[in-house]
Amino acid sequence: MMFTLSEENYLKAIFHLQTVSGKGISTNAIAKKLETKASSVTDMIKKLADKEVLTYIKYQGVSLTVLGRKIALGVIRKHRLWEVFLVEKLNFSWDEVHDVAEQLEHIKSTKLINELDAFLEFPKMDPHGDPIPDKEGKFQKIEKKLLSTLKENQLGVCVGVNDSSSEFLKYLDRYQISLGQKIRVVSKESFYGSVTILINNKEMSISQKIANNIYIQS
Amino acid sequence: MMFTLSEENYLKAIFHLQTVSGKGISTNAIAKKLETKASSVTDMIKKLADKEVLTYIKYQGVSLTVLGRKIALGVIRKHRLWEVFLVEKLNFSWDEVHDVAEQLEHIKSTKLINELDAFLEFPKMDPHGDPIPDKEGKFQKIEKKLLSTLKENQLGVCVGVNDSSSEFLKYLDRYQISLGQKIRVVSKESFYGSVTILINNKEMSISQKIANNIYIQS
DNA sequence: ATAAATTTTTAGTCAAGACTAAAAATATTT
DNA sequence: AAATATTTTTAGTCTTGACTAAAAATTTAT
Repeated sequence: MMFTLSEENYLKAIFHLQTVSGKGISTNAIAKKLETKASSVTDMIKKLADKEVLTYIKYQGVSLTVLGRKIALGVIRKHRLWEVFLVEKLNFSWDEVHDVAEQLEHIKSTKLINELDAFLEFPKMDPHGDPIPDKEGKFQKIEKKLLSTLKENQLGVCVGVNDSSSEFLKYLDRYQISLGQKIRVVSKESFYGSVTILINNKEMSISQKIANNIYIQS
Repeated sequence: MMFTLSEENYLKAIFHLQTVSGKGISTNAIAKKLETKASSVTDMIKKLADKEVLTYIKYQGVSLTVLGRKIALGVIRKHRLWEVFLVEKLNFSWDEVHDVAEQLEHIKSTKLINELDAFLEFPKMDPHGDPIPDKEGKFQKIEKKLLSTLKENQLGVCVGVNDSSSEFLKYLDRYQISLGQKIRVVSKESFYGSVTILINNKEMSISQKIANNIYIQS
């Protein structure tokens, strides 16, 4: 069974929505995520239901079948492996990878993706700190927390960012915050929420907004 | 100006036909190359003429404009760079690369392809011995000849193959013929056309058919 | 519990890119 | 030069994936 680019994008979108909400995914939610219209979504989910990658009851939204989930994870695996490749081998920065990875994730070749995986030495997470599913679609749920949730004197390693806009990444550069960087929380200002952190033995203060956009692993 | 996957494939096909025949390219020739119907070709070349990537006079075939040629060369550049990547970094063999490169050549990102070029250390030719155009579309016409055209006692280096079927490559493996392999012609059998060659100080005889499928550079 | 608002589906269109069948133009024979 | 064959184009259709507008179902509010 072969899936078109559009079909793969629907499956991926539904998978992402499903991991957040648990329940049946509404037509509107899918339309919003894919920046399309609800009527287009209805058309497509009928088609996907015929292909048995999701179950669909009129007016009650959809949920992926085991097969659908497998396909979605395959696309996500490809997306994240390509992101690693772009950042580690081709000098892309975090914010530049997304559009290109959206294209590369649809290339069809089992050998290609498994060899790429090996070439990258089987990375466990992508440059945003998200886990990369293996061949079988299994992946470890990495418990990544926001920097803002760390308590005083706790230590963590930067594993990703939430906002990956170009401005934000430049900001991080100035503060010497990058993937793998060790960060210790020195103190937290309760009212304004700003956080004083220690990086490379230098103390600095970052706003709560910034701290809410940095993922940390303990 | 943006080009679809189909449009790019037409431009590439016309470019290839043009380098062989010189003249205006016929509708039928394009149809044959792209394994489609002449009527479909007529539709598409009208569209491409509107986009000013080719000139078209009814019943007299087409020829690429400067812009059209540039776009075709861009696609070919991507195709061949990806082929190098697949063979050199991901353990693909010569015959496995084509289908995947056909997909990868349509990925849109200037940064991607230029970084890939740098990552591969600006290769001048692909695994089949075809030249890779640079950013500006310039490439050296490598004069590659068929092994069968070498005269007795002449020496050459294998730079590619014509037939890249899996069986043929296995055959070459057995004979220790690979890219970069030095080959000296010892003698030629005039009637049957078979060639006796010297590889790694070992003499062997190959049929004319085989010699017609191996490209050599002097 | 009924009215109002929202969500979802249906029905009908549209563009891209391919197709078939038939018409028109060009080439080749005789 | 006419007849035949081939090539190319036109006209009309199909599929995919999207769209608008309107109808139907479901939720929310009064």
